[in-house]
Amino acid sequence: MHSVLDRPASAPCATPAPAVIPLPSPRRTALAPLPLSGSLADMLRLMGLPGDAGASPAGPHSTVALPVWRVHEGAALLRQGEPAHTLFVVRSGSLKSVRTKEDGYEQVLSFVQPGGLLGVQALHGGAQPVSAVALEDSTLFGLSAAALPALQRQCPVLHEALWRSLTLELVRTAETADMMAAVASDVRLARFLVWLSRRMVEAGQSPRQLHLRMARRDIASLLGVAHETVSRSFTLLADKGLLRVDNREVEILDLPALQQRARSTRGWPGDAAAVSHAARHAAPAPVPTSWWGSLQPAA
Amino acid sequence: MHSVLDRPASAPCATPAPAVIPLPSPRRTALAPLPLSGSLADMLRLMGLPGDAGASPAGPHSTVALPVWRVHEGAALLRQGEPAHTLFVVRSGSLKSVRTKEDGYEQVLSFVQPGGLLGVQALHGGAQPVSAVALEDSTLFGLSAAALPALQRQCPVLHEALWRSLTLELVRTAETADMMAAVASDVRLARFLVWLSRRMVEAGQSPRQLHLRMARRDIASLLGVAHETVSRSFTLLADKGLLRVDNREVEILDLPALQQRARSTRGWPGDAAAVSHAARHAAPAPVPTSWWGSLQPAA
DNA sequence: CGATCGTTTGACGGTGCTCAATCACCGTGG
DNA sequence: CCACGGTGATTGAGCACCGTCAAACGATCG
Repeated sequence: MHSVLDRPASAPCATPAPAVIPLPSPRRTALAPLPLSGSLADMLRLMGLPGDAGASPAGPHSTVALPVWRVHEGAALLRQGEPAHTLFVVRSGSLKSVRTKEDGYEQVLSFVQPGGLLGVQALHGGAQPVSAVALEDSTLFGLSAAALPALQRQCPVLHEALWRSLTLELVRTAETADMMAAVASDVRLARFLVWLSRRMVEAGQSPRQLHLRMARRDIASLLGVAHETVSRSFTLLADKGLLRVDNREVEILDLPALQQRARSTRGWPGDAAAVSHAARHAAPAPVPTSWWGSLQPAA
Repeated sequence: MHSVLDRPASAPCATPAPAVIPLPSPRRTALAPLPLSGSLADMLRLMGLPGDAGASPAGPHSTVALPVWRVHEGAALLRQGEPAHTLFVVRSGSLKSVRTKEDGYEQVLSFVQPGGLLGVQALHGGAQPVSAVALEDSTLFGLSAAALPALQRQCPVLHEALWRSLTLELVRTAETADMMAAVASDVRLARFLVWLSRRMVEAGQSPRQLHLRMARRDIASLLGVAHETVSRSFTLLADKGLLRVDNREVEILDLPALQQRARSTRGWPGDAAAVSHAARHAAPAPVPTSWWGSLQPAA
């Protein structure tokens, strides 16, 4: 199985690529397909099987083997501008998805953890819109775009899982926007930490003990603030007794309070959009189950 | 034309819901299924057909009829928290996707234009993570989640198109992040306008004449600034001769200069992630293309 | 033990948020 | 017809927050 895909001539990512974007010489690409493979069933489990999938647990597909890739810390799995031909599902570790501007500024778009998708662009070809860099040594399942259609026909469960993951990814997008949208810098950080905490419980670990895999700069970029500000916000939250911070080791001491802080927004309800004047005065709803002033009562 | 769809009697946001959930009294919903239907082929064209689809242009599926929905300006197509059962493709008009916080603050996540997807959550059930409000009278194709699997099997081209749109949506996410990430407020606005301009050419219209469909507050929310700041940024760009602004009528006078302004980032390349100290000093590159320190050369 | 990089803290200045007033633009009703 | 209230857009004044610059400390690794 693995023998087939060992060293596919040149590393998929290493292909110098007729760069559309001036991406620089990758000095040493620490990316390699492992002489390992994982089962499809393992991957589906990571992706969170659709509910009805339990009905066919030991289908013939569960024994299908998939190539497993490894990236070392700091290495790029995907490079912005290079052609996309493989869809990845994170198996272990974590990566950051970054976008490089023309002037070299790097915007971190998201942190991706086990079960997360990378390289979705492969699904309909074209150049990678973003780069992906490993925050730690990580492994990923690789699904060749060319082989994908056949695989999906052959195994409907995979199709379901991919579909689900894709939409889930879209939903998570909103979370990222939430973090960047907060005004006060400590609120942004609080949201980030709450987000991380949630991901911890999803992974079956303690929601209070956080092991930050990324640098302050990365967090700063994601949140849209200066990295010094991230530091200051850390100490501020620590001073308030919500956290205990030791470099990249963070312990959440008061999760409810942290969540409370994360919830706070600058503006008034009226500041955002579409809140009608009448609603501001009349609506008593404490949990503003959305309503919108509906127009066009008559035509 | 409008005569056909005036007063569609009762609300349809309610229709599809055969008493599944107690709808929070939609006072008057200006949302209705049209007594019209569009062809599947029309929708696929809007979504940007996959390249290989041209091979089967006049397949049997091109005659399939789809229900068309209409939302009036200010009305909610989707409501955060309600069950998702329909996937929408914008046919005409435009909508905003918003997220309502517990305290009533509304975060605008994106503006959706013809060809765009709404209600993707319907693909795997659950509650709507976001609301969608029409910025103007709009029409949409509606794809029932229940019927979707069969439809896709029956018509592979639709499957392709959906897949493509989904990943495209994911890519556009990055654009939104870019806009919110810029530091200087006028840069954010410049990016937003450039983004809008690009969408105009995609729609086959002039890239310079912009008809803003959204309020300043909506823009402000999307960009993560106060709405007064949006106003100030508008006048600032106008004073510099890049724009001519008259309320929601914007004319781009100097597109290159606007793009230039949109490109500028606050910090120096060194501020973001992964740019090493050495790069700050040694790299003469005006376009300091990124690289990543690769670790773990050998395994 | 000395490099290098990441993190923290300080001081200062500027940007943008808050509060508030003004103007323009509706649709309604006197 | 023009007041009238309601809303959106623009502009101003004041001040807090945060970005910039700078330095010190800490960690990791050769």
